[in-house]
Amino acid sequence: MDTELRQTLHRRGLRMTPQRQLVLDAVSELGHATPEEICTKVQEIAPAVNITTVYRTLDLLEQLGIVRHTHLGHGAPTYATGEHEHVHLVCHRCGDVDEVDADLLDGLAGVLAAKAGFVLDPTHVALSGLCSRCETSDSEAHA
Amino acid sequence: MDTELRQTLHRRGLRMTPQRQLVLDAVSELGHATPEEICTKVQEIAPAVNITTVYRTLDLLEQLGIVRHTHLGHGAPTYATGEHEHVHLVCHRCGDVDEVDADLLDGLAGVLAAKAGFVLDPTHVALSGLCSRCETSDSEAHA
DNA sequence: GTACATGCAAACTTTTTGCATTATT
DNA sequence: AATAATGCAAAAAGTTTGCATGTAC
Repeated sequence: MDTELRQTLHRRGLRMTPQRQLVLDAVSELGHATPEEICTKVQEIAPAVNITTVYRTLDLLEQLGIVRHTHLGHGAPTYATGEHEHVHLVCHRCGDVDEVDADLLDGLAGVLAAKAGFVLDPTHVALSGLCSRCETSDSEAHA
Repeated sequence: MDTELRQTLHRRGLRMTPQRQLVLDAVSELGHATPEEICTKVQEIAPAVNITTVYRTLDLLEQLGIVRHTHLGHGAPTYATGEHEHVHLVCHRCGDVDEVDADLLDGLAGVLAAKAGFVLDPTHVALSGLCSRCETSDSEAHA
C-alpha cells in the first residue's frame, strides 16, 4: 500500500522520506485533522519536523490523490486519507463534528447533476446545522 | 424594514450608526461577499471606515439574524442578507460559484434529521464539486 | 554533481483584541 | 456623565515563500 505511494513518487522523480511517511501516518491515524494537529502528532515522534514541511507534504499528498481536505466551517481545513468517504456534519452551536455515510448525498448529487450539471464531491465540504443535543436544548429554551 | 433593525438595536441598548447602515447596504447589494469586498464597497462612500468595524458589524448583524455567512470553500467566508435563501455550488477547478434553490436540500435535510438527529442549515455551507464546464473539459481530456 | 527535500526565518493574509478617542443619549 | 461605537495599532492564527543546508540518487 505504501509501496504504491513509493512508486507513484518515484515515477515523478520524487522520494519517500521519513517526514512524508510520518505525515501520512498522522493523517491516517487522526482521521480528520488540521495541519497544526498533524504537525503536533508528527512531532511526537520527530520533534524536528517543521510545520512548513507538513504543509508542503499535505499539498503533495493531495495532488497525488492520497489525501483530501475538507472545510469544516470556521478555521483551518482538515485533512483525511482518501478512504475516508463520509460527510461531516458540523454543529455551529457547539462545534461538534458528526459523520454520516457519503451515500446519503447520492440523491442530492443526482438532482444537482440534472438541474445544474454540477458533479458533487460530497466529501470536500462539511454540512452545517444543529446537532441533536443542541437542538434539544434549543427546544427546551423555547418552551 | 430598517426601522425594524433600528428597534432591535434599540431594545438592546445599541445604536444604528452610519457605518452599520453602510455595511448592511453593502451586504444587500453585493449578494454574497467577503468582509474585504464589503469593506471596499463601504469605503467607496465612506473611506474612513475601518475594516475592523466591518468585521464587528458583520458579527453583530449575524447575531441579530440579519445576515448569515457561508463558507465557499477556500479563503474568506461570504456574507449575505437573510433573504438570500439558496445553496452555493462551488467548482473546485475554476472557482465559479453557482446557486440553486435551497429547497433541493429538503430531502437530504429529512434524511439527516432522521438518521443523525441533525438539523441541517442548507445555506451556511457551500457544496463543492465540478461545474458543467469543467466536467466537460475533463471528459474530453480523458477521451 | 545534480535534483530533490528540509528547516529556518521572514513575509503575507485574514481576523481579533486592547485601548484611546469620539459620539450618542 | 455614562455607555456605546469607532479607528488605529498591534497581536494572533494560518499559510506561503526564499534561501541555505542537507540528502539521495
